[in-house]
Amino acid sequence: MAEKGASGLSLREVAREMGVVSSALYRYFATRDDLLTALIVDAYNDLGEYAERAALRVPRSDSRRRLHAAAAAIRKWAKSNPNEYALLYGSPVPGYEAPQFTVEPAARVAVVLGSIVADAWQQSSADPEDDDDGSTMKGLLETRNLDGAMPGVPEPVRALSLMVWSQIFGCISFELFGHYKGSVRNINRFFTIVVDEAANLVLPPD
Amino acid sequence: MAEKGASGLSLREVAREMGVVSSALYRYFATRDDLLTALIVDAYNDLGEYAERAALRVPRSDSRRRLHAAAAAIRKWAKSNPNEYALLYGSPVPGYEAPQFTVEPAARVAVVLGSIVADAWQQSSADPEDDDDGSTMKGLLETRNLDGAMPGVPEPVRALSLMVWSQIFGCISFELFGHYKGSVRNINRFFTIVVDEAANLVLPPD
DNA sequence: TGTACATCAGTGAACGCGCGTTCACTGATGTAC
DNA sequence: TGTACATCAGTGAACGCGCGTTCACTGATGTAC
Repeated sequence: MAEKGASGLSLREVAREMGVVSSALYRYFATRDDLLTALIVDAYNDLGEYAERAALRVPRSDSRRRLHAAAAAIRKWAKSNPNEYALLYGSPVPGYEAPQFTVEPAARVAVVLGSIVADAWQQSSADPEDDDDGSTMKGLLETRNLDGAMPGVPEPVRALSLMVWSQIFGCISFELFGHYKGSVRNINRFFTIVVDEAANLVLPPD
Repeated sequence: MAEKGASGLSLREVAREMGVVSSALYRYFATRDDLLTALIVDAYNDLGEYAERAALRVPRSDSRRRLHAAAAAIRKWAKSNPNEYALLYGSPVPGYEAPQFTVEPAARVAVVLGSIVADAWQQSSADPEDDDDGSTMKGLLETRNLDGAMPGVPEPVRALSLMVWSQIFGCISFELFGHYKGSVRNINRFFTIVVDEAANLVLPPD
């Protein structure tokens, strides 16, 4: 049962892409929303795994290059799976609310970025609590989440990681959804600079 | 003819919200896409004006507070008009391609941010060309656009303005589309910090 | 001041379409004896 | 080795619904004489 390749967010279109009649899907999914959930979980995992692999290809010591590799991989995935990307990061589907168990696969790609940042701070002698605004970052986050993924990483750094995460995805969304059209000429370099500034924000000074 | 308040991106729903039968809209719009275009232009102008007003309420000399005011206004508008926001900044509507003349209203809100940044540099004695990576920002942008809106502002600053623009909207989109759920606890403060970091990036040092 | 006519905003029925969902079915594959 | 039956993936027709769009129409408002 290959869910791959489908993406029209209409049950009938998914069936069509799988070369199957629409009612056949009801053997596997009770309802359209269940199908949607499966597609979403699948896409999150696909993206997450893709980013993980990209990060692993760069030595752990070079955090900045790792961050660039992961970000570039996310962007590449987004551009080759624009429908999936829009499903995950575009407008929410009107009637649909994602069930709780989609949270973990959704976090996967954020965890990749977070781990890179966490690694960097662990290797560094700098103390993130000393940061300019380290003190203002208390109580900013939910305590439970990301805690398992970034153990022992102080809250300011985790908060900054979330900012980097949304910066990268904000940039990719704007590119994919056409908002840079007419203003940015060299998007590749633009994106690289965005990631680099993000890295400046979030990596420890050396 | 009040277009206000409508937003279901279905012609029939727009008609319904206006208390009118669906075919009545064909007296004003030849096609559904024309209606969509009108709604989009309207929403862009509404948001743009709202941000402009917010910026004007803060003295021009205090660029950082101005940036915060504009960003907060954008976020507030987004939260009180979530459907309009998704229409403008969410997934593109499948069959629809926005006509050329939507570009100007679309740019309006970016111009607000850009002008604040431009003002700041004009008042400062610092030279943006001296910046760390000022040299790497050549040829990054389209030359025509934003030029009228930010006259005499060097390219590195204009490029940074675009990054701030997409950072702010990236953060708002993540909030509205539910991606911070379970990780960010105090979104108001989180957003403020994001804007402040963006300001650090884009405003001249004093 | 009153009648005749044009304008024009909005109505309501109808169309063909794609959607999600149901249901009785077909036909291939696997298991029991 | 061969027949009988259960399992189960997928079919195809049908449903009610909301959509975009059309078309002939109604009825109020404004203008001409």
